[in-house]
Amino acid sequence: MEDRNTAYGAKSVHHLVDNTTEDELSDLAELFKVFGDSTRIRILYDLFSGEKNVTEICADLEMNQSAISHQLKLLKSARLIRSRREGKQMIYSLADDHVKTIIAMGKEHIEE
Amino acid sequence: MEDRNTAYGAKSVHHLVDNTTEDELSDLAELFKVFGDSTRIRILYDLFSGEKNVTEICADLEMNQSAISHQLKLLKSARLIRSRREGKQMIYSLADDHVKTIIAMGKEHIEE
DNA sequence: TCAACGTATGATAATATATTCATGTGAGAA
DNA sequence: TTCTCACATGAATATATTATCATACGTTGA
Repeated sequence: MEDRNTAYGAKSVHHLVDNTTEDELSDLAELFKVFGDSTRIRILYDLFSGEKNVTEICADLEMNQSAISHQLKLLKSARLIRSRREGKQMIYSLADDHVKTIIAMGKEHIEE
Repeated sequence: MEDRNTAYGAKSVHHLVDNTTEDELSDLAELFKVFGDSTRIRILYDLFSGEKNVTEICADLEMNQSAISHQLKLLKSARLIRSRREGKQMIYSLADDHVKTIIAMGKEHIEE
Protein backbone atom coordinates (compact mmCIF):
# COMPACT_ATOMS: atom_id res chain seq x y z
CA MET A 1 0.00 0.00 0.00
CA GLU A 2 1.16 3.52 -0.75
CA ASP A 3 2.25 6.12 1.73
CA ARG A 4 0.50 9.27 2.83
CA ASN A 5 2.11 11.56 0.25
CA THR A 6 0.64 9.81 -2.73
CA ALA A 7 -2.77 9.75 -4.33
CA TYR A 8 -4.50 9.32 -1.02
CA GLY A 9 -2.95 12.31 0.75
CA ALA A 10 -4.84 15.05 2.53
CA LYS A 11 -5.60 16.87 -0.71
CA SER A 12 -7.25 13.87 -2.28
CA VAL A 13 -10.40 14.44 -4.24
CA HIS A 14 -12.01 11.92 -1.93
CA HIS A 15 -13.77 13.29 1.04
CA LEU A 16 -12.76 10.21 2.95
CA VAL A 17 -9.46 11.83 3.39
CA ASP A 18 -6.85 9.15 3.95
CA ASN A 19 -6.17 5.48 4.14
CA THR A 20 -6.31 5.46 7.87
CA THR A 21 -9.88 6.61 7.77
CA GLU A 22 -10.81 4.19 5.04
CA ASP A 23 -9.30 1.37 7.04
CA GLU A 24 -11.09 2.50 10.14
CA LEU A 25 -14.39 2.54 8.31
CA SER A 26 -13.68 -0.92 7.07
CA ASP A 27 -12.92 -2.07 10.60
CA LEU A 28 -16.10 -0.42 11.80
CA ALA A 29 -18.13 -2.30 9.24
CA GLU A 30 -16.48 -5.51 10.39
CA LEU A 31 -17.33 -4.74 13.97
CA PHE A 32 -20.96 -3.91 13.32
CA LYS A 33 -21.29 -6.97 11.15
CA VAL A 34 -20.62 -8.99 14.27
CA PHE A 35 -23.51 -7.30 16.06
CA GLY A 36 -25.64 -7.73 12.98
CA ASP A 37 -26.81 -11.26 13.57
CA SER A 38 -29.62 -12.45 15.82
CA THR A 39 -27.75 -15.37 17.23
CA ARG A 40 -24.74 -13.31 18.16
CA ILE A 41 -26.78 -10.49 19.65
CA ARG A 42 -28.71 -13.02 21.70
CA ILE A 43 -25.47 -14.55 22.95
CA LEU A 44 -24.19 -11.14 23.95
CA TYR A 45 -27.44 -10.31 25.65
CA ASP A 46 -27.38 -13.67 27.39
CA LEU A 47 -24.00 -12.76 28.82
CA PHE A 48 -25.40 -9.49 30.18
CA SER A 49 -26.50 -11.51 33.18
CA GLY A 50 -23.02 -12.86 33.81
CA GLU A 51 -20.52 -15.37 32.53
CA LYS A 52 -21.74 -18.70 31.19
CA ASN A 53 -20.39 -21.87 29.71
CA VAL A 54 -21.25 -23.10 26.24
CA THR A 55 -23.84 -25.58 27.38
CA GLU A 56 -25.74 -22.92 29.28
CA ILE A 57 -25.75 -20.58 26.32
CA CYS A 58 -27.02 -23.38 24.10
CA ALA A 59 -29.83 -24.03 26.53
CA ASP A 60 -30.74 -20.37 26.84
CA LEU A 61 -30.89 -19.85 23.10
CA GLU A 62 -32.24 -23.30 22.32
CA MET A 63 -29.64 -23.85 19.66
CA ASN A 64 -27.20 -26.62 19.00
CA GLN A 65 -23.72 -26.52 20.38
CA SER A 66 -21.86 -26.33 17.13
CA ALA A 67 -23.73 -23.28 15.92
CA ILE A 68 -23.06 -21.56 19.22
CA SER A 69 -19.38 -22.43 19.23
CA HIS A 70 -18.96 -21.06 15.74
CA GLN A 71 -20.56 -17.79 16.75
CA LEU A 72 -18.58 -17.62 19.99
CA LYS A 73 -15.46 -17.86 17.94
CA LEU A 74 -16.52 -14.90 15.84
CA LEU A 75 -17.48 -12.87 18.88
CA LYS A 76 -14.16 -13.62 20.45
CA SER A 77 -12.13 -12.68 17.41
CA ALA A 78 -13.97 -9.37 17.45
CA ARG A 79 -12.90 -9.09 21.08
CA LEU A 80 -16.47 -8.70 22.26
CA ILE A 81 -16.23 -11.65 24.62
CA ARG A 82 -13.52 -13.34 26.64
CA SER A 83 -13.14 -16.95 27.63
CA ARG A 84 -11.31 -19.04 30.14
CA ARG A 85 -11.18 -22.74 30.72
CA GLU A 86 -12.54 -24.23 33.92
CA GLY A 87 -12.07 -27.95 33.86
CA LYS A 88 -13.90 -29.34 30.87
CA GLN A 89 -15.86 -26.18 30.46
CA MET A 90 -15.18 -22.92 28.71
CA ILE A 91 -16.59 -19.91 30.48
CA TYR A 92 -17.52 -16.96 28.33
CA SER A 93 -18.13 -13.40 29.39
CA LEU A 94 -18.44 -9.95 27.87
CA ALA A 95 -15.07 -8.44 27.10
CA ASP A 96 -15.89 -4.91 28.24
CA ASP A 97 -18.59 -2.30 28.64
CA HIS A 98 -18.49 -1.20 25.03
CA VAL A 99 -20.70 -4.11 24.18
CA LYS A 100 -23.43 -2.92 26.50
CA THR A 101 -23.00 0.66 25.40
CA ILE A 102 -23.19 -0.10 21.72
CA ILE A 103 -26.28 -2.23 22.18
CA ALA A 104 -27.85 0.49 24.31
CA MET A 105 -27.22 3.05 21.56
CA GLY A 106 -28.83 0.75 19.04
CA LYS A 107 -31.82 0.32 21.30
CA GLU A 108 -32.21 4.07 21.58
CA HIS A 109 -32.38 4.42 17.86
CA ILE A 110 -34.99 1.72 17.54
CA GLU A 111 -37.15 2.98 20.37
CA GLU A 112 -37.68 6.51 19.15
CA MET B 1 -48.69 -13.83 19.68
CA GLU B 2 -49.26 -14.90 23.27
CA ASP B 3 -49.45 -12.66 26.27
CA ARG B 4 -47.08 -12.33 29.15
CA ASN B 5 -48.71 -14.91 31.37
CA THR B 6 -48.01 -17.82 29.10
CA ALA B 7 -44.98 -19.91 28.37
CA TYR B 8 -42.82 -16.87 27.85
CA GLY B 9 -43.59 -15.15 31.15
CA ALA B 10 -41.05 -13.99 33.67
CA LYS B 11 -40.48 -17.48 35.04
CA SER B 12 -39.55 -18.91 31.66
CA VAL B 13 -36.56 -21.20 31.50
CA HIS B 14 -35.18 -18.78 28.97
CA HIS B 15 -33.05 -16.03 30.28
CA LEU B 16 -34.18 -13.86 27.41
CA VAL B 17 -37.24 -13.20 29.39
CA ASP B 18 -40.06 -12.32 27.05
CA ASN B 19 -41.09 -11.96 23.45
CA THR B 20 -40.68 -8.25 23.54
CA THR B 21 -37.03 -8.65 24.31
CA GLU B 22 -36.54 -11.31 21.67
CA ASP B 23 -38.14 -9.03 19.12
CA GLU B 24 -36.02 -6.13 20.25
CA LEU B 25 -32.88 -8.21 19.90
CA SER B 26 -33.98 -9.18 16.45
CA ASP B 27 -34.53 -5.53 15.56
CA LEU B 28 -31.15 -4.67 16.98
CA ALA B 29 -29.50 -7.27 14.80
CA GLU B 30 -31.29 -5.81 11.81
CA LEU B 31 -30.10 -2.34 12.71
CA PHE B 32 -26.48 -3.31 13.20
CA LYS B 33 -26.57 -5.32 10.00
CA VAL B 34 -27.13 -2.01 8.22
CA PHE B 35 -23.97 -0.58 9.78
CA GLY B 36 -22.14 -3.79 9.00
CA ASP B 37 -21.21 -3.08 5.43
CA SER B 38 -18.31 -0.99 4.14
CA THR B 39 -20.28 0.76 1.46
CA ARG B 40 -23.04 1.79 3.83
CA ILE B 41 -20.64 2.92 6.53
CA ARG B 42 -18.76 4.95 3.97
CA ILE B 43 -21.97 6.56 2.79
CA LEU B 44 -22.89 7.46 6.35
CA TYR B 45 -19.45 8.82 6.99
CA ASP B 46 -19.60 10.76 3.76
CA LEU B 47 -22.77 12.41 5.03
CA PHE B 48 -21.01 13.43 8.25
CA SER B 49 -19.81 16.47 6.34
CA GLY B 50 -23.30 17.47 5.30
CA GLU B 51 -26.08 16.57 2.93
CA LYS B 52 -25.24 15.36 -0.55
CA ASN B 53 -26.93 14.21 -3.68
CA VAL B 54 -26.48 10.77 -5.18
CA THR B 55 -23.99 11.84 -7.80
CA GLU B 56 -21.74 13.40 -5.17
CA ILE B 57 -21.82 10.28 -3.04
CA CYS B 58 -20.99 8.15 -6.05
CA ALA B 59 -18.02 10.38 -6.80
CA ASP B 60 -16.80 10.36 -3.21
CA LEU B 61 -16.96 6.60 -2.92
CA GLU B 62 -15.97 5.94 -6.52
CA MET B 63 -18.82 3.55 -7.00
CA ASN B 64 -21.52 3.27 -9.59
CA GLN B 65 -24.84 4.94 -9.14
CA SER B 66 -26.97 1.84 -8.99
CA ALA B 67 -24.98 0.29 -6.18
CA ILE B 68 -25.21 3.52 -4.21
CA SER B 69 -28.94 3.90 -4.78
CA HIS B 70 -29.58 0.36 -3.60
CA GLN B 71 -27.65 1.03 -0.40
CA LEU B 72 -29.30 4.41 0.11
CA LYS B 73 -32.61 2.65 0.01
CA LEU B 74 -31.52 0.28 2.75
CA LEU B 75 -30.13 3.08 4.88
CA LYS B 76 -33.35 4.98 4.48
CA SER B 77 -35.56 2.07 5.41
CA ALA B 78 -33.48 1.72 8.56
CA ARG B 79 -34.20 5.42 9.15
CA LEU B 80 -30.52 6.26 9.30
CA ILE B 81 -30.78 8.81 6.53
CA ARG B 82 -33.42 11.16 5.17
CA SER B 83 -33.97 12.44 1.67
CA ARG B 84 -35.71 15.24 -0.10
CA ARG B 85 -36.06 16.10 -3.71
CA GLU B 86 -34.54 19.25 -5.12
CA GLY B 87 -35.31 19.51 -8.78
CA LYS B 88 -33.86 16.50 -10.51
CA GLN B 89 -31.73 15.64 -7.55
CA MET B 90 -32.30 13.73 -4.37
CA ILE B 91 -30.52 15.16 -1.38
CA TYR B 92 -29.56 12.74 1.34
CA SER B 93 -28.60 13.52 4.92
CA LEU B 94 -28.15 11.74 8.22
CA ALA B 95 -31.47 11.17 9.96
CA ASP B 96 -30.29 12.01 13.47
CA ASP B 97 -27.40 12.01 15.89
CA HIS B 98 -27.71 8.35 16.77
CA VAL B 99 -25.81 7.52 13.64
CA LYS B 100 -22.81 9.52 14.74
CA THR B 101 -23.08 8.25 18.28
CA ILE B 102 -23.25 4.62 17.28
CA ILE B 103 -20.30 4.97 14.94
CA ALA B 104 -18.36 6.80 17.64
CA MET B 105 -19.01 3.94 20.07
CA GLY B 106 -17.79 1.45 17.53
CA LYS B 107 -14.67 3.50 16.99
CA GLU B 108 -13.97 3.52 20.69
CA HIS B 109 -14.08 -0.23 20.81
CA ILE B 110 -11.72 -0.57 17.89
CA GLU B 111 -9.24 1.99 19.12
CA GLU B 112 -8.57 0.54 22.54
C1' DT C 1 -5.26 -46.20 29.52
C1' DC C 2 -9.76 -45.61 28.31
C1' DA C 3 -14.39 -43.75 28.40
C1' DA C 4 -17.26 -39.85 28.74
C1' DC C 5 -18.15 -35.10 28.81
C1' DG C 6 -17.73 -30.35 27.09
C1' DT C 7 -16.19 -27.83 23.41
C1' DA C 8 -13.99 -26.77 18.80
C1' DT C 9 -13.61 -27.22 13.95
C1' DG C 10 -13.79 -28.49 8.88
C1' DA C 11 -16.90 -29.42 5.12
C1' DT C 12 -21.20 -28.92 3.12
C1' DA C 13 -25.63 -27.10 1.85
C1' DA C 14 -29.01 -23.58 2.27
C1' DT C 15 -29.75 -18.86 2.35
C1' DA C 16 -28.72 -14.00 2.32
C1' DT C 17 -26.36 -10.09 0.42
C1' DA C 18 -23.95 -6.90 -2.79
C1' DT C 19 -22.89 -5.38 -7.23
C1' DT C 20 -23.80 -5.00 -12.00
C1' DC C 21 -26.64 -4.50 -16.03
C1' DA C 22 -30.57 -3.04 -18.25
C1' DT C 23 -34.23 -0.33 -18.03
C1' DG C 24 -37.84 2.59 -15.94
C1' DT C 25 -39.39 7.05 -13.85
C1' DG C 26 -39.62 12.00 -12.55
C1' DA C 27 -38.17 16.77 -13.46
C1' DG C 28 -36.48 20.48 -16.09
C1' DA C 29 -34.81 22.42 -20.60
C1' DA C 30 -35.23 23.03 -25.43
C1' DT D 1 -43.54 17.08 -26.72
C1' DT D 2 -39.23 15.27 -26.67
C1' DC D 3 -34.64 15.03 -24.93
C1' DT D 4 -31.57 14.69 -21.25
C1' DC D 5 -30.15 14.45 -16.59
C1' DA D 6 -30.54 12.42 -11.92
C1' DC D 7 -32.07 8.72 -9.70
C1' DA D 8 -34.65 4.24 -8.76
C1' DT D 9 -35.51 -0.52 -9.43
C1' DG D 10 -35.89 -5.50 -11.00
C1' DA D 11 -33.27 -9.43 -12.42
C1' DA D 12 -29.22 -11.97 -12.51
C1' DT D 13 -24.82 -13.30 -10.87
C1' DA D 14 -21.19 -13.66 -7.64
C1' DT D 15 -19.91 -13.93 -3.05
C1' DA D 16 -20.55 -14.26 1.90
C1' DT D 17 -22.69 -16.17 5.77
C1' DT D 18 -25.13 -19.50 8.74
C1' DA D 19 -26.60 -23.85 10.59
C1' DT D 20 -25.87 -28.67 10.46
C1' DC D 21 -23.30 -32.86 10.44
C1' DA D 22 -19.50 -35.46 11.43
C1' DT D 23 -15.62 -35.70 13.84
C1' DA D 24 -11.56 -34.18 16.42
C1' DC D 25 -9.60 -32.26 20.66
C1' DG D 26 -8.80 -31.44 25.69
C1' DT D 27 -9.94 -32.65 30.41
C1' DT D 28 -11.41 -35.46 34.11
C1' DG D 29 -12.52 -39.62 36.45
C1' DA D 30 -12.68 -44.67 36.52
